[in-house]
Amino acid sequence: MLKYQQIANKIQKHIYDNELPEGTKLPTVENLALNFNVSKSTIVKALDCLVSNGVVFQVQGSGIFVRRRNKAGYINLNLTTGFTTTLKDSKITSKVLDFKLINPSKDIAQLLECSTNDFAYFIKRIRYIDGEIMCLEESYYKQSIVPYLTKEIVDNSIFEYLKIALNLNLGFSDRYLHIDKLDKDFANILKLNTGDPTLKVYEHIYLSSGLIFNYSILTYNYKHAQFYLQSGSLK
Amino acid sequence: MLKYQQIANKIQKHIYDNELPEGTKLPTVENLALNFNVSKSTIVKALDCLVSNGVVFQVQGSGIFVRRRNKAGYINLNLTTGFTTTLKDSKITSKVLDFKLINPSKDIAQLLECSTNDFAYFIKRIRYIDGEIMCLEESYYKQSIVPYLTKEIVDNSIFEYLKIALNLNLGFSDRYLHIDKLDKDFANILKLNTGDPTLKVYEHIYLSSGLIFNYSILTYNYKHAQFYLQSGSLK
DNA sequence: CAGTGGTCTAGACCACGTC
DNA sequence: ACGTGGTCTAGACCACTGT
Repeated sequence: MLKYQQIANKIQKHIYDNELPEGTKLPTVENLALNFNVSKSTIVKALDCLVSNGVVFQVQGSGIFVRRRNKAGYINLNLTTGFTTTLKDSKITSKVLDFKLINPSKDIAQLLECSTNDFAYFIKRIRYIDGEIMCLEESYYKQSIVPYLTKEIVDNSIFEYLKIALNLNLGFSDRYLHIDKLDKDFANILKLNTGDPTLKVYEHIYLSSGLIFNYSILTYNYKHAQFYLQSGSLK
Repeated sequence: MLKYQQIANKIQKHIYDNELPEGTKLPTVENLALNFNVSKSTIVKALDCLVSNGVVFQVQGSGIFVRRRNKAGYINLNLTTGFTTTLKDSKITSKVLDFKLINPSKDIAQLLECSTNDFAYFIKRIRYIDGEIMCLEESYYKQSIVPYLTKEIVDNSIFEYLKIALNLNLGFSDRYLHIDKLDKDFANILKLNTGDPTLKVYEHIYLSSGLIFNYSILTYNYKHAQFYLQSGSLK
């Protein structure tokens, strides 16, 4: 693994393992560079990761400080990681409702930037957070990129499978959020009432090569889905 | 202004002014460094900004490419700017409903990390997007940080005022999102019906020094508020 | 004025893609 | 094999904080 990622992980682990409170001052950049035996720039890059992940904040001329820890039970909407370890306070599980290989509809084909003659895996599953219904996920994977997929792979981590078995890396994502009322079918699945509020997230996920490989529609249960969103450096 | 910010702005302006389509290849890092007459590292930093703003994506060994432009009318939930110019496709206006200096309630005092004997400005206003009701904003500003505030300053940009008049810089933010049903009072203000869906955003904004200075509750009109969220480098 | 974070440079070397 | 983006270094200098 890269040096700056290793260092970012170690610093984060140190903060969380020791439960350092908000505002705790960390060693100076210079000292971190000495401690980890790397150049100043490598420390700066590691800290950039931690800043954009909301773990610390930096004050020029003053120091590096621990930022507030987020409330447990909230879903992180920031996906801009830059380093691997993400502590999970909540357990996510899922139940597959449908799994098939299809020809995409005209709309889906356009979103997946392919033809209606191409194939795509369609997966519909309920996702649970700490045992409670979090959302319904309807997901399309382009078969030209993910040639072989099973219910079992879906049940574990699709993204791990991509990385390890297919040697493909995630790149970036676009997400669109709408607030809406649930119709009867969705309400039934989420065990809510028709007309109840929901958040719909339309998610486009791209490989690091820039090719889109997944389009998903997430319909959240408003009683069990709450979110947080952090930003570093607003400038 | 900093070199890397200037360069990021110029590249972004070039892309948007010329309406370069998705996938357009930009010059290599080496050539950009030659063109702008700066070192490679400065270009890399400028590109980091553009990547985290969703303007371009980079493919190792291949090149730098323009990313899809976002749908107009959507509200950007990414606040992780890093550079100044943000093109606005939509016009935001507002109407102040209430403006006063108060002693914060126990809850608000705790959120603002101050005492109930301290003072805070309370501002309640409707925000419009392209003339339509976007949300109700209820905002608290700590007087110890913002000693003097008027309706006029609020009507323009509070953040510009902070920066120019008070020489204070924004630092970072925490936001919590809940989906909920509107109660009667909020429904009236937003010209919706009781029980209609809404997104509530609880926003904590900090100065670059790490002090909190603002807490806001945003109640969105589901008919006129849609959002997007981009991420660069998922890794 | 000392301490500390932020910017910028020039250059070496590595990792991935393309041909 | 070559082109291109990514990492890492050592060091100079700048900008802000706090004493």
